[in-house]
Amino acid sequence: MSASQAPHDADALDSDGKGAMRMGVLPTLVGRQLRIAYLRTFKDFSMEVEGTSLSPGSFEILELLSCNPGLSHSRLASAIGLEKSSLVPAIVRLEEMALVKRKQSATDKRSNELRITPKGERVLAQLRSYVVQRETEITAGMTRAEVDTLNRLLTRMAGING
Amino acid sequence: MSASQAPHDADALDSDGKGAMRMGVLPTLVGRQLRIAYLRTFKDFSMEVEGTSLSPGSFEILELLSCNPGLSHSRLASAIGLEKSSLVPAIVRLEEMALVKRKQSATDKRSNELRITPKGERVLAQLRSYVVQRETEITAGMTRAEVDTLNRLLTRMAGING
DNA sequence: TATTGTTATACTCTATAACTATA
DNA sequence: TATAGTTATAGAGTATAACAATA
Repeated sequence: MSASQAPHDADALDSDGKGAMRMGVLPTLVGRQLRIAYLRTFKDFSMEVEGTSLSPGSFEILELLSCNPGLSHSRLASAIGLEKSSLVPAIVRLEEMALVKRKQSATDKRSNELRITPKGERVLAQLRSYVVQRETEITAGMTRAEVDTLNRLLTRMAGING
Repeated sequence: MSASQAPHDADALDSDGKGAMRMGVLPTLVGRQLRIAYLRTFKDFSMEVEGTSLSPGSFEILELLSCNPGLSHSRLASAIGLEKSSLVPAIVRLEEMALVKRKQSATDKRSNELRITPKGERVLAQLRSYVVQRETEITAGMTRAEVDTLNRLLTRMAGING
């Protein structure tokens, strides 16, 4: 049984524009469903902390620094999959908020060791609760097995571990 | 069996930065796997046609216009989930490429009827083949049943049909 | 020579607000 | 008053290229 070779949609567009929309092949395309799911899920998902809002990307940075204290700028960038230059604005902002601090490496003076601060850890705990809540929302109506399947297939699709 | 309560990753980060990266809760988060899958899948996916490149969004516009001739600017925008103003640059570009044409509605002079041109249909056919190829790539290693499951869960997650 | 972090710059995508013509 | 399309503008996110300091 295919995802949908037959149209999902019912009626043609009326000339006055009030009919249902024909979607063509679009609903059959996994890539397109992925794109829409991503855009709808992350639209308007900013987490309010300390009077400003932090993005999913900042959450990821804080989580990685919490698990990997002393991580260098370069290694953090490659872990997240960004160019090193693209990470700078986010790091600068987190340092301004006193959630992260930079310290020149003793063994390689070119390199900075990035560490999350105690305040950063407190904020991270709060962000985790937002993230868990969002997880609950976006998987509403799915069984635990379905969530695991979805996670596994997305992981494979992105080649995250391969 | 959970997606991963135990860490996916093996070793701590060495002080010299050569160890494996600890990922914390990140690999367990469906939202995060979705984000990464989307970003990796669509990064560098531009389709070369007529000497320029067209985005997945432009493919979607052409597909919808092919299925719904005479669609208005506003209805197209809401079908795609964008603000009407956000659609303008894409439409202008498609019209410059002679893939789409606009015609003032006879019944409501404020409104434009958008139609794909014969050239647009030819380009659309080419885009479809690119898209199908990309579908094959991103679902490589999945069974047909897995692809269908993934599509169904993504669709439910985005609330696309609900 | 190569690498680390940084800056300058630009591009893509999208949003808000204001405008015009029309309803 | 309200709506359709457009314009101007701005913001987020990311990339490339070039630079200084260091390896």
